Amino acid sequence: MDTLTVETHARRLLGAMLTHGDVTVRITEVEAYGGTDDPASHAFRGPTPRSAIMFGPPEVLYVYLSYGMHYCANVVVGREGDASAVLLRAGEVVREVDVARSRRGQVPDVRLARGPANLTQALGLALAHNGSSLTGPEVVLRRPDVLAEAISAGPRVGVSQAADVPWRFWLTGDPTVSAYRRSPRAAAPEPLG
DNA sequence: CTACCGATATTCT
DNA sequence: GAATATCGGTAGA
Repeated sequence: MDTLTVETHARRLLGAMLTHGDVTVRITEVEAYGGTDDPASHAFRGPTPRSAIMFGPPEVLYVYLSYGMHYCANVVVGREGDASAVLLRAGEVVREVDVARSRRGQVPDVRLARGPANLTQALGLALAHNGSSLTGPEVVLRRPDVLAEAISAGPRVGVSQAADVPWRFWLTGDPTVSAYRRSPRAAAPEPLG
C-alpha cells in the first residue's frame, strides 16, 4: 500500500516526463495539495462535482477550470480516499515543441509550459482529460529512476490559506520554473524565528 | 524586472 | 455577494 506523504509524491514528480499525444513535457515545478486536512486543497470541504476525481484512485489526472478561464492539471496521489494531489506548475517541452508553440502563441520556449495553465495548454489537456489514466494510452507519465538535479522548496503560489506551508517544489535553477507570487489575501508572512 | 488590473465558472457565505 | 491552486496586457522603476 501507499505510505508515502504527499510531499514525497510531489518531489518524485520532478523530472518526470508527461506525454499527451505527441507532446512531452519534463516536469520542473510542482505543488502538493494534501486532501481533506489541507485548507488550501479543493478537497478540504469534502467532494464536490469539481473535486470528485481527487477522492478516487491515484495515478489519474485531476483537471479543473481555474478562475473560469484556464485549465490546470494535477496528478492524484496517495491512497484512494486521501484526496491528495500534486499540481503541475511548470515544465520543459522536450518533444514536438512546434505543436506546443502553436497552442501557446508567441512566447519564448522557456515560457511554453511555465505556469500551471500554460503547461496544461501546451500539452493540449482540458476538462475531457479529468480522470484520465497516467498509464496510457492517451496520457503517459514516466517518473525518473534517479534525479540528477537539486530540489528547492518554498510556499505555494497564489494560496491564501496555509500560505506559509512550503509545499511548492522545483528543480533548483531551472529556467522554466515560474515566478513566486503570493496571494494578495494571504496573511502576513511568518517571519523566520 | 515589479505592480496592478480584468476576464469569469465553481464554490462558499 | 465574494473568493479563488491564473494569465496577459499595460504602466513604471
